[in-house]
Amino acid sequence: MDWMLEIGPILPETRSDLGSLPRRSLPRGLDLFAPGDRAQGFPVVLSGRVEVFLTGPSGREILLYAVERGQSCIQTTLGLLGDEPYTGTAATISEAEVVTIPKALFLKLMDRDPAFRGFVLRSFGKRMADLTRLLEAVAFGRVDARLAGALLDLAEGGVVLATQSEIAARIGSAREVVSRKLDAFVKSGWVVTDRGEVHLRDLTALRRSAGR
Amino acid sequence: MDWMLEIGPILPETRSDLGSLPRRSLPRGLDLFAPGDRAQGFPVVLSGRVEVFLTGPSGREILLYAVERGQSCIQTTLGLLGDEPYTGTAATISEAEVVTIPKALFLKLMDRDPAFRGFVLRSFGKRMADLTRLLEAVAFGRVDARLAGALLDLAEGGVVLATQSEIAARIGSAREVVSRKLDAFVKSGWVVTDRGEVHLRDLTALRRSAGR
DNA sequence: ACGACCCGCGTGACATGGTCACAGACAAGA
DNA sequence: TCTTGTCTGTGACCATGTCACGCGGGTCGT
Repeated sequence: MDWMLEIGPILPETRSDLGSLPRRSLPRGLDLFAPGDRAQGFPVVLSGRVEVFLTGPSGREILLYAVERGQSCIQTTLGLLGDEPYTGTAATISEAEVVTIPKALFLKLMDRDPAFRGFVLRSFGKRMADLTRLLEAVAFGRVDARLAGALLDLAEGGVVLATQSEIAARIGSAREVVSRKLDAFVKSGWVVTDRGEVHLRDLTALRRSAGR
Repeated sequence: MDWMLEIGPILPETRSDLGSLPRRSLPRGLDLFAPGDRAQGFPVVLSGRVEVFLTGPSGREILLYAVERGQSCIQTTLGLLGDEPYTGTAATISEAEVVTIPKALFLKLMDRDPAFRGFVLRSFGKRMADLTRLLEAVAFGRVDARLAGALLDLAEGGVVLATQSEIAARIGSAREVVSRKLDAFVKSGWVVTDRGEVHLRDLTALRRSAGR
């Protein structure tokens, strides 16, 4: 269970530096960062899942991306390097363990360890690609597709445990719209709904609607 | 006229490596990259302006960001580090000079020169922040605000020289919508329009509409 | 058990924005 | 002048977001 393997073939010094950092255990549902916060370091998720949301003036939200084992919440790091303020909200959606690499150590590792550098750059690249894909879906795609995709992503054993509000936040839409689209999915026989849950009945149709 | 100053206090070796690279002069209106292209190197714009657009399936476009003197088209670089394919279209909108740092040299400089690393990371950070802002505007904002912002950005001496189609592409909307919104702006006395040009008459109102 | 309350959900009415179809106005050439 | 292509305006329709409201099922205190 060595999370550092996710980084790559790091130097022994890097390994020992990282090994001495404290691991923080976080409960589910904790807000890690709020808009305007200043990053104190470079956070890496060891276990569990952290989701980063963008919130609009009207209160509507949209999921930017999720951070899982061995990944870093890159956005937080923008504040370490430039002076971009933090614009999203990060929250644990399961119990999670996190290590925060302090700014000084982060910069030292960036100087010293090519594998660590590669890890950071790959993280940046992955997030940039995620954001671009999301932008494309929001700017040019239909709600149907995003909804179907979210259902597929959220399903565990063919069942999604989430309220319509939660689903709406995830896809950047409004609860009422989710209600109507879900109703259409039900009428098509693709899903069955109940209070707080959606049972998927036609994965093929959902995948087609999601465009994958 | 030393573009390397924009990078920061780079090492003498870096300076000489970069100085020996050929500068390419590009005419206005050239497509530098198309979706699916593989990046051959890390491009830096020395003069002029390069704009990166995202194109949707329906043909609608949206401006992701612009690259100007001393900045890098970071997105192209994702392909250098990970294996993300290129998703946007980059085009020169003025005459431009560009230097492309070959992959091997790029990696060498990343290893060797802290100032160069800082430059690359800041570029990433800036683009991430740009993309996040854009996503917020598209997901939660109104077309009015994006249109007003685009007019302010495009204006030179109080006049915007662009067709409605071009403006629409810039803000990720449709030409017809731009036509109607511009009409509303005219009726409000904020602008005066003519074929291919928009004359700004009330900057205060436009700034307020743009939210800045 | 009863009632007050919150929460998740459904729904109608309306405003905004994207799509389609089409027509008129203007500019550059043959 | 005539032709052709580009830019623009507009009506109709659909998709989506917003607002307002009601319904029903839980929970909690009395």
